[in-house]
Amino acid sequence: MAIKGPKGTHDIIFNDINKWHTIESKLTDLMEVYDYQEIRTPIFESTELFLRGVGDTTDIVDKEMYTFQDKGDRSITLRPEGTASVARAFIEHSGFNEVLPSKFYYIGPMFRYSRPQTGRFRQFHQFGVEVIGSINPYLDGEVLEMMMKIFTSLGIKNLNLEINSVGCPKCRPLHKEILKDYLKLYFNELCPTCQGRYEKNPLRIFDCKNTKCQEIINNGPYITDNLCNECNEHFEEVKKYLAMSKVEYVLNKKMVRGLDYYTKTAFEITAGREGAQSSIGGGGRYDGLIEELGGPSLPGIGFAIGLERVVLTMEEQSLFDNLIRIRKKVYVANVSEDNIDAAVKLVQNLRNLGIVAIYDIMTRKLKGQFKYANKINADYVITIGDDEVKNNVYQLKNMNTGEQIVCSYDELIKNLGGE
RNA sequence: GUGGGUGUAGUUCAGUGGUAGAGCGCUAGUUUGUGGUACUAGUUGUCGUGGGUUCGAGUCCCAUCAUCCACCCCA
Repeated sequence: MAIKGPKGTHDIIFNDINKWHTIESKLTDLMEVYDYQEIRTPIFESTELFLRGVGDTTDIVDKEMYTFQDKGDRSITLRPEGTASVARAFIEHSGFNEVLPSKFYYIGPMFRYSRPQTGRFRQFHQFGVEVIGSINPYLDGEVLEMMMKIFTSLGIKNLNLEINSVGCPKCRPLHKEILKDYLKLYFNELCPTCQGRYEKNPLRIFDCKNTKCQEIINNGPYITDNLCNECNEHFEEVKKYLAMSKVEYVLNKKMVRGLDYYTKTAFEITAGREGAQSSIGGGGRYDGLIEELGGPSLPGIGFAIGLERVVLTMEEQSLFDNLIRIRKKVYVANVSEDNIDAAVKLVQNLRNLGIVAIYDIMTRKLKGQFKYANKINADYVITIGDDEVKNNVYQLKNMNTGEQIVCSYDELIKNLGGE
C-alpha cells in the first residue's frame, strides 16, 4: 500500500498551484502599497508561547494543538496561528526600539488538530497582518479596509464584514459580572456547554447555537452597552473611518471571538458560502498581548485570512476561469530527430531573451508534438525541419488563430515580443 | 471529541452471491512536415485492509483503517 499524506493535509499540485500563485502575488503587491514588511517566523515554537499568548481557555489551546517533546525534552508546538509568533519575534528582536508602528505581514502554514471537513485542514495556510505600536482607531479602520480590499481585488463577491467591540481589561470584567448576574436567573435553562462557560468565559455563550441559550442571551446585556468611555470613543472613531472609506459592515453585538487576547475592535468576514466554514478571515485588536508576552506595554492589531477558504470561495464564484497568462509560451517542434539540435539551440536563444520556450523531450513525431503543444496551451509553435535549417528561416504558427508564417530570425523574435 | 455517508482503473462512477466494467483523462495510431473535432487500439485493479458466512464474496456479516459531510470550534 502506497503511503498517503497524513490526515488533514493536502498537496497543492498541478494546475492548482497557479491559483495559489495568483492569490499570493496579489497579496504581496497590495502589501507593498500599504508599506507592510513580510515576516517569517518558525512554524514551531515553545508550547508556552501559545499557552500564554493565545490563552488556555481557548479551544485552540485546549484541544487543537500539535504538541510534542523534542529530543532535548522541550515542549514544542506547531503554530496554530500567527499572531503569537509575530509578537514573540517583535519582542525578541526589540522591535520597540525601532520606528513604530511595526507593520508586518506573513503567509504560511498553520496547524490545528481538528477533524477535517470542507474548507478545514490540519495543516492549512493563512495570510495575516500585524501592526504593533499604535492605538489610533484609524489604524483599525485602515486594517479593515485593507482586508476588504484584498478580497475585492481578488474579485470575491457577497462579502459580509461583521464588527464589534469586546472591551478592554477595564470594562470587560465589569461587564462579565453584569452578564453573570443576569444569567444566574436562567442558569438551569442553559445547555450543559454554556453552564460550563458561565464561570470560565460567559461571553462565549453568545456563540451558542442552542435556541434556548440564544433566547436567554438575546435579552441579556451586551458588551457594547457596558463599554468604558475609552473603548466607546475608540469604537465610534473606527466606525467613522469605515463610513468615510465606504467600507460596508454589519454591527454584530453578539460577536465574541475565540481567542483570549482580543480587546476593543474585533471582526470577522464571510463570503456567501452557505453555513459551514463560511468565515474566510477575522481579527481584532490585542492591546495587552505584547506586555503579556514579556514586552513593553504596546497595543497591536491584526487579522488572518484562511487561504484554503479563499481558494474554495474563488472556485465557487468561478474567479479562476479568466486568469490571463501574461507570458507567452513557445513550443519549438522538430520535424525529425536530425533537427533536434537546431531546435535546442533556438530554445536556448529564446530563453536567453526571457521568452518561455520548450522543445520535445519525448521523441514524439511532429503531429504528436503539435498535440502536446496544444495541451500545454502553447501560444506559438515554431517548426524546425531540414528546409528551415538550410534556408535559415522559421515556420511560426500562432496556435490561437491557426495562422502560420515563414520568417527570419529577427522577424521571429519581433513576433514573439523579444527585443 | 460527537453524529452520518462513502471506499472498485490516473479520475468520476456502474456492477442482482457465479469470468472485472463504462465515461473522462493519459499514451500511441488513422501512410506525405502541423494541434483542437472524429475514429481505432492500449491504459498497470492485491475491488481500502483483516477476519467471518458460503461450493463460490466486489456483492452478505463483523472489525479496522482511510476519506468525505455535518456538529463543536475556527481560517
